[in-house]
Amino acid sequence: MASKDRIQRLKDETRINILDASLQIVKEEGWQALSMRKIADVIEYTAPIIYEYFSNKEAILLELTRKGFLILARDMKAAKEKHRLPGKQLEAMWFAYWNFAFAEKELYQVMFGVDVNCCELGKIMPEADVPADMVCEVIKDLMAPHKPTEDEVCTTYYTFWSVMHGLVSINIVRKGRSDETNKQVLKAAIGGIIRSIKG
Amino acid sequence: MASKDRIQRLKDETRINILDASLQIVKEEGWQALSMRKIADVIEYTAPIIYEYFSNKEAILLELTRKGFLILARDMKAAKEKHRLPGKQLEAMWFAYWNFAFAEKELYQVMFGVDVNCCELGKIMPEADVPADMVCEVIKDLMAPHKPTEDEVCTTYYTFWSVMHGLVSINIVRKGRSDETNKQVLKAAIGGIIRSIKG
DNA sequence: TACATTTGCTTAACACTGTTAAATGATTTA
DNA sequence: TAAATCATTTAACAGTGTTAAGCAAATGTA
Repeated sequence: MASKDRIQRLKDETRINILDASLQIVKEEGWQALSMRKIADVIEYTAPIIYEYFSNKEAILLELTRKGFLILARDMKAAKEKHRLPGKQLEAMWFAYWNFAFAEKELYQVMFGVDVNCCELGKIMPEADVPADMVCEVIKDLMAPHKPTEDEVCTTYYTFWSVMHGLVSINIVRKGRSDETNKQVLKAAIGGIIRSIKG
Repeated sequence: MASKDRIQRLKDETRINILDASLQIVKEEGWQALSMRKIADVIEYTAPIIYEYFSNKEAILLELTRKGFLILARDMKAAKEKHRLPGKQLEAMWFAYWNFAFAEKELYQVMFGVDVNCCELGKIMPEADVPADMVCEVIKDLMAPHKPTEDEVCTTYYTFWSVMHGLVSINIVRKGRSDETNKQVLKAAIGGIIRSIKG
């Protein structure tokens, strides 16, 4: 019967509706506000229905994660194909990555587990600024010959911290590589930035 | 009366017990397993008691965050004082940061919001590996003159990704700097790594 | 057409979560 | 001894993810 097809089509549609509704809620209220009952509200069903399409909440997040990776791959591929030289390709691909992260902020968050914490932590907790301030002072010393502006010091700190936080994150979230590789990457990254300051 | 002091001392102790219990639970079962009732269980009280010491759960996390920043600041200060040259100081401080992140993994997580997601995502979701694989291929092209090993390509990707993820994270979590600064840092970081590959 | 079965969906419930208000019982104060 | 304060618990509310039971309409079968 052809009605089987129609029913299947409807089922496929509600599956997509569930994913769309989830993303919509997250965009409006953030990840922590996403609940099964809220999703059900949006798609105009009751909560248990969702379990006919996804085995649990985690499965929904996983599907959105997949969706994110597909978009990211598409964007990076397109960026690559605009250039011939590998150096240019690489740069373009990472710019695509950067743009994706902010164009699809919510997907990036579920893909890489970035918490949306309180911003401006230092405002309510001065201790939180101490380590950064300490590093900035040393950077100022190091850059002294160049007479850096406050902003240049900040930018350098920012680059440093990004590398460090990135390395730490990937090692905590997906504890992959050996300690040897880590030390190597770490030393290379720090050395590289320091050299770029001096040079 | 001196008994006032004794009682105050006991109260102070319970406050510390709450924090210790929280950290203990997190170390054993992870952040998502931390609940008020579980904390109460460990300190051998019932849940509402905790609200005499902390206004809510968030306040406990905030106190642990503060604790983390104090330890991090102490460690980085000690590392700095072992050297005279700013370059060496900087390196030592970031190594201290690195060591802190893993010695006090749980504190680092609550400080910087690193989600403890499923590891080995690519195993259960092949799509998740596509972007990384794409980049690795270009890196291989770029490094072709050096005839890199699989591991060297991987390490380079790893460094790239760390910078990117670090930059993105700080911009999502604490959306601070201007787009201009971001583009600047981004271009410098990518350019720097590419140059270090070629050189 | 009449009965049986499957399907789609809801209601109800369980075991949790953070949090608050009320009740209890012991200790201190007058 | 009576009153008042304090420490602590029990009970409850509203929310969470998830499962089981029930109902009612659509479908298959005789």
